[in-house]
Amino acid sequence: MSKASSPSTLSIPNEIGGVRMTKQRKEVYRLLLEKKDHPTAHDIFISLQERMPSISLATVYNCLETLVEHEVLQQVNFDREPSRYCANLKEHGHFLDEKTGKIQDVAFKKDVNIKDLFDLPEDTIIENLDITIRGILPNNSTH
Amino acid sequence: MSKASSPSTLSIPNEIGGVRMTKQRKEVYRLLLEKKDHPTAHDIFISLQERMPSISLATVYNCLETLVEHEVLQQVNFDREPSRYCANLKEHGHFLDEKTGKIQDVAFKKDVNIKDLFDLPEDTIIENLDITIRGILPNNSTH
DNA sequence: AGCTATATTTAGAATAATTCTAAATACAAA
DNA sequence: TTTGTATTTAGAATTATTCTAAATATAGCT
Ligand SMILES: [Mn+2]
Ligand SMILES: [Mn+2]
Ligand SMILES: [Zn+2]
Ligand SMILES: [Zn+2]
Repeated sequence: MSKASSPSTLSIPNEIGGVRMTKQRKEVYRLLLEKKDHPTAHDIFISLQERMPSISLATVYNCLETLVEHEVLQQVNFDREPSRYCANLKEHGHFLDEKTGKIQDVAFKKDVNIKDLFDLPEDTIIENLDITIRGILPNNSTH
Repeated sequence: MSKASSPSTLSIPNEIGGVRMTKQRKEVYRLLLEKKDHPTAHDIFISLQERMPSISLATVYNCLETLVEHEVLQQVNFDREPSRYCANLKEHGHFLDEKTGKIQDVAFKKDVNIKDLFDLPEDTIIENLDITIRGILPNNSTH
């Protein structure tokens, strides 16, 4: 098992798929690498204001849109609640614990290939698969 | 295999979990039993105006909310698009064909118990599971 | 280094789906 | 019939997000 570099150490590239990683984009991305609790655009805006008092909410939205387009972030939606964002690019679902309101990533069990489980015609191309779960974790479960 | 009664024949109960099935609620429900293409509240509003010129959009929203609360309908969300509604109560996912824009139900393969495939603590209670897929169906596939 | 074209950020206005409000209507029970 | 409650209705309000247009930053030149 290789040791992952911590987000503060991790160097974020200066370019990504042809677009510049600006100060603002880097800060948005860095925050999402650090905070794995799936913040909303507004949450991110509030957090970043400490380090970048001049950043605007429109910029946070712009950065998130760009980073999602370039597939370094995922947008996560629970019903019609404000969108949340996630820097985990592994295939995973999202679990909302109704007791705590906290959202966490959910991996699939070993050897499960989720895309093979749907009754779809052969040669169907799956571009994107979103799985969201609402439920209640057992007590004292930090996962 | 038993013959299912057609929606126009099917009698819709006059009460459901303590609330009255009013004219408006019945029409909304009837439409969703007939049209399995997952219409939005606005789609439903436009369709129903022919049979019920006096119905309001607020009422369509109110009816949908009530019917979802009482679990005779499901609300279906693709990212941040307007919510869609579905009268299919079997456990199923939703597939959006990016070529046609059409949404269809997707069943799971035989013997797949989707809730068992997530890496969650034992005794986690799953209240609700939403699965949405975007992709492209092979040509000439009506499913 | 300055110059210039383009990309990005920003504040604030606009949009659009949904929810809310309060008055009118329908209905069930007495 | 009367009366209390549920429901519908039109229109206003809300809110997450997108759009607009002006200001700023940056990369690639000279
Ligand atoms: Mn749902
Ligand atoms: Mn998505
Ligand atoms: Zn995630
Ligand atoms: Zn469905």
